[in-house]
Amino acid sequence: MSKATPKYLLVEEHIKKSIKNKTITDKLPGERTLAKELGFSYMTIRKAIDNLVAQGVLYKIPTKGTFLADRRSRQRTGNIGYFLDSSIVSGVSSPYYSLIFHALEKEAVTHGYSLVYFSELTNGDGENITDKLDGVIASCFPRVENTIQQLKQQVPTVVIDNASSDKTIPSVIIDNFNAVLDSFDHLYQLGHRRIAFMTGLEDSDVGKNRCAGFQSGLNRYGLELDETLVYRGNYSFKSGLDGAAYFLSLAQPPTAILCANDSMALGALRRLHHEGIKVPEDMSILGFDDIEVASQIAPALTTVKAPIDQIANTAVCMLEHLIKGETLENRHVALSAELVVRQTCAEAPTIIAA
Amino acid sequence: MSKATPKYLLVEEHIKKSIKNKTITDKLPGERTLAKELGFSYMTIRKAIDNLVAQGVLYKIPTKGTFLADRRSRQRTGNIGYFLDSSIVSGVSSPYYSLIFHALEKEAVTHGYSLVYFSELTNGDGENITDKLDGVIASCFPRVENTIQQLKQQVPTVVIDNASSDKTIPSVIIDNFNAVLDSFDHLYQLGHRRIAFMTGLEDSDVGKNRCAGFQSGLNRYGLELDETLVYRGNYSFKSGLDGAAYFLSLAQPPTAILCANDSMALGALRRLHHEGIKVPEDMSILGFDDIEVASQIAPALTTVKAPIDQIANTAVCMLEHLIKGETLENRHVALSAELVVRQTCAEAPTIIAA
DNA sequence: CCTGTAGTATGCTATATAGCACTTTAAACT
DNA sequence: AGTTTAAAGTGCTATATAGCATACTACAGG
Repeated sequence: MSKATPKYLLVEEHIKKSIKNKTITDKLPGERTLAKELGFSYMTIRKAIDNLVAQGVLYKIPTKGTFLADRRSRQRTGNIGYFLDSSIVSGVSSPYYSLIFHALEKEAVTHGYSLVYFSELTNGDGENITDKLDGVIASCFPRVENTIQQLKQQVPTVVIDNASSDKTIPSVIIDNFNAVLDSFDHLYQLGHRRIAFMTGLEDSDVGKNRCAGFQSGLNRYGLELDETLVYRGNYSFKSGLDGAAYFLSLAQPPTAILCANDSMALGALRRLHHEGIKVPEDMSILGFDDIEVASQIAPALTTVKAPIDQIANTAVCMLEHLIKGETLENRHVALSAELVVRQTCAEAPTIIAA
Repeated sequence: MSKATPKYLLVEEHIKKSIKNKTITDKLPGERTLAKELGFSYMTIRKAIDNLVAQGVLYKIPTKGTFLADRRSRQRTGNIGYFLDSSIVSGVSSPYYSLIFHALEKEAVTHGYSLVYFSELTNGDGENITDKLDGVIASCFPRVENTIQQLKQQVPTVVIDNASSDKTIPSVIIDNFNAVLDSFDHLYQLGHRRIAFMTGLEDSDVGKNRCAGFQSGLNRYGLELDETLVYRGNYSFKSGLDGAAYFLSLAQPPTAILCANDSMALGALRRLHHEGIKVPEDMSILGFDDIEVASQIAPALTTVKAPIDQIANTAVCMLEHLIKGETLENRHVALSAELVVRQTCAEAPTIIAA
């Protein structure tokens, strides 16, 4: 418009328009050709094209020509993100997620990336965090499905913990069902028949499958589900505290409590200790995750060891494939988790009352 | 060297060298002048300079000239880094540092930054991580002073945990001395006279000052330092385990153990429990940090609460000032830490033997 | 003392030209 | 048919030149 606009800018605009109009779809005309067409000099066209290359709109192959850059060729940042919903209590400093984060970071570095932790899509300045990321690994929960959809639009995304309802998003999860089933087995083999279950939040597959594993354990041995022996917790230490108190309040308390995670198991242990119930003599406790303290407390917690390093390794490898634009053989991976027998589970005490 | 090197690259090299040699310190000669000096044409010099500008080495002011880019004018990335030495056991997933990291992240986001965790200066591809960072907060220990010097050269840096020997680097630390002194006081007031100390690593100010606080406690009450009542640990759970075993092996064991951090206190508790020593009836235990489990175990740990949020807030604010190129009023901040009295310290048991 | 003007320096845009290195294509030659 | 050679097309480097807009400086004039 104003005659002050430099010609090379006009040329840039023209090329951009041509791209939008699909007048140019793949290869640009030669620089000299363009110069004649547009009536500017070769060097002017050159400058314009050079700028667009710098902007990432075009790329050149010497002796071949100049081409449109596809969007996947956006500037590599060398960062991958780890998204963890901010509603997770204490977020990445929680005992479980700090392990996940640490493992992801180690794995990311060996693949040449840095790991950025974020729990909101935008930072304080309203900038989109994904602008700085080549890909994202997200801890998936139903309440963040929207967020994950947004992430997926912007950047290659791999989901862990839970699979997304959008099955096109690759996932790495734990085989929670069989892990809990194994735990149930362990307790049953020790002679426990009144086995209580302390659930986590049942809004996610993690929670549901751990419940299902418990139910399946009952089925396997022909036991009836006693609803009074199910306490609906929320994975927190406090709900472990409360859940144990509830179980103790029953006319016929359980002889073992299977907890959907370690924090609740720790809470239960604390409550039982407070009430003078001896673990494992009077009651057995079994956790899930194998957080750091699980092996440090007395008695050491029998629990399921989440395959943290495998999760990290698998997720980062998958993400790297996606970033490179390759396709995945297995979009959905479920890793098995092993029971770690320590000291909180013992033979069921002889039942006093009938 | 080879005649294939384009001249503009030669010019770029020459300018970069001149910068290193301090031949050029602020302003470059005019483009035309340079052209004559170097014997290349104006446009060639121009191309070289343009490239350097694009690289962020130089910047231009029309009608003024071309100048060296000071590092603070480099492209804002919106990232700040948290550096934690990889020799720290379990790194950012350790109970204490995960709290630090989480607090830093929250603080960073409110300031419009993302937080990148790293424990090596270069990633797997050999790229410098600081290229992607506007500033760094580093956990400082003597063994990483070299690393911190490198960081400081590249990017604004604030140090936490320990001050650096380089006093020009701003620091945010805890007043460990008075915190331990208060802890000692607490035990003394409860009647303890044989108070043992389980040190952390004494290579850093944190370790030294916690020791000094203990010594000062002895001095305050005219007690002699009994070297047998000092166990040199390394902050790990295991050293707590071992330290407690050592103290129990003494002919005259202490009535209280002051631990330089919570992980060791947890180890000590575990060992004492294992040996049938009741806490706090038979022996008192006092920790430092107030990690998450400290309040969850039974008996709940009496400890010093590290002012994590304040540390994060102070450090990020300082760093933001540095990034903006402002000067700091207080380069070195020491935050006080409060004793949190819970259940592991009680009155000293009546001494049986002399 | 202030003011205006001319000169100078700066970086910026723009064009024309010449040759290089490389690849592809097509023609020419065995 | 296969090989060789030539020509054309591509982007890349390099130089020379011309004029523009802006900001500063110095000097002359009021």
